[in-house]
Amino acid sequence: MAIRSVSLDNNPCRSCDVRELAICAALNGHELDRLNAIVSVVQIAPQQTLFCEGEPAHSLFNVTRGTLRVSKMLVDGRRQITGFLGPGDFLGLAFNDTYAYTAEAVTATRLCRFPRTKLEALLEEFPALEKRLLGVASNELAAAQDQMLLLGRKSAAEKVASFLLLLADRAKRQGRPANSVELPMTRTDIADYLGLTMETVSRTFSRFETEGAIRSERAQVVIERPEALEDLAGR
Amino acid sequence: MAIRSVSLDNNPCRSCDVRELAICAALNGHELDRLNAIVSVVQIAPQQTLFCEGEPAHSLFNVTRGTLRVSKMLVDGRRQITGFLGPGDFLGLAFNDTYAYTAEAVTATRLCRFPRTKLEALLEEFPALEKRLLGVASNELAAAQDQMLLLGRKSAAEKVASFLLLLADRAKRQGRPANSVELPMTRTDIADYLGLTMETVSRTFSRFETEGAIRSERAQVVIERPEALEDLAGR
DNA sequence: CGGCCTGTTGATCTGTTTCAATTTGGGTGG
DNA sequence: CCACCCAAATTGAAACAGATCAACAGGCCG
Repeated sequence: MAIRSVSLDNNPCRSCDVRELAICAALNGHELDRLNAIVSVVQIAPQQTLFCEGEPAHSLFNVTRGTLRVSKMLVDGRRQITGFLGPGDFLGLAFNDTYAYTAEAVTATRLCRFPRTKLEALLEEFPALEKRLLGVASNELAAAQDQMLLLGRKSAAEKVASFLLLLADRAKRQGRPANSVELPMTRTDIADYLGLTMETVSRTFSRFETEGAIRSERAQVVIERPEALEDLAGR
Repeated sequence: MAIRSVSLDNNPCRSCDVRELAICAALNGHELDRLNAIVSVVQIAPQQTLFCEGEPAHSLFNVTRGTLRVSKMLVDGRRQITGFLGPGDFLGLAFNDTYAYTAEAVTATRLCRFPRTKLEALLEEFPALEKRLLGVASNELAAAQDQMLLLGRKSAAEKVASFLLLLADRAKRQGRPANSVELPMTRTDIADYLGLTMETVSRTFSRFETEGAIRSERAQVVIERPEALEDLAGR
């Protein structure tokens, strides 16, 4: 088993890097101790599965490090990636008894795991936490609607441009330079996120590069002319 | 102004048709009175707008009768319908200060309106209501992910088949025959929901009819061979 | 009765996919 | 440390699903 739990001796939540981004921001010091009491840290290696669509949803998670992909599949193997998650993102918000999607690591990933029943008990006690969760869900819903617009109505170039700008926004929100974005995922992952093929994604990157809109190096893209991408992305 | 409010004399919530479907199911009799105190009934005619994307989100709604469409647009007019809402569905769950989408009536529609600030105050008092809202959001999120899979990875025939089966499921959940579904929306609406053109939707309906999978009459479709659609829909 | 909006059907066109051949680059073992 | 290997990415050519353009039919309302 590649998933291993690490026990916590003190309360690392208090000094957590992503505390302000995560649901934990809803709690004060004492409450945070209570949360810490039910949490365990999980680490998974690239390409490994955190959980699968259809599995009983015993845990909820908070990403603290690395990148995950969340996806759904058709029986014949066609795949749709519904999101890439990074530090601060919450995961597992399917209040049925089974996960509605699969979650896999893109890079080495570290997460906080909350047993569902125990987290639900804490929700009763701390309404602020429940409110925060509702906020998270609302934001995800808004993002999902943007993605539907992208999948249903944008051209390949518009999709790729929107994707790059989304990553740039995230980088900025995490206090990193917004003109240089990391691309830890493969072209196939990007294609499955945008409803395209790998080849179309690759061609579009090449086109953007020859047009001077981006400069592509290894697992990183430098956005040279954001305005060119913004025109395409349609906003 | 086409939107008119109707004042309530007693507490019609108690005898509401959709009470068990809506968020109101989370409340008991006394609590329901409190909810009733902040609610107003709104009626809108076909094709009229309930609210627009970007407008300040002062109200939340619950549909009690009719069908709405919820959509987003690109600057050049391309449109993506992210959902059709019917009796019992909740609307306006964008906990930012502005609506993330436009809501318009497909048929004559009646809704309960909750002023946002007042509903939020009630949420503080009745945690069950907040829990219910989180459940609603989770369900919508799961539906949104299904729709992303459809938009990104399904063929035209698969999309139309999935759509018909979705409507059949809804009809069944509302206690109506599952083999005969109402289609109050236009072909263009369906196309904008499925990420297709009107023409492709029309051709696909025709094909299903010549194949004997459906029988199409006016604003209604009879599903003759659900298994044929299920094969296509991929589940 | 006539006009208009919605839907259907046909013909053609095009963006994206599919299939296929190279190229690149990072990791590994000799 | 270098050469090799394999997965990922790139690029080209051909095929195709769905879009676009266009003509026409039907139903509804004024």
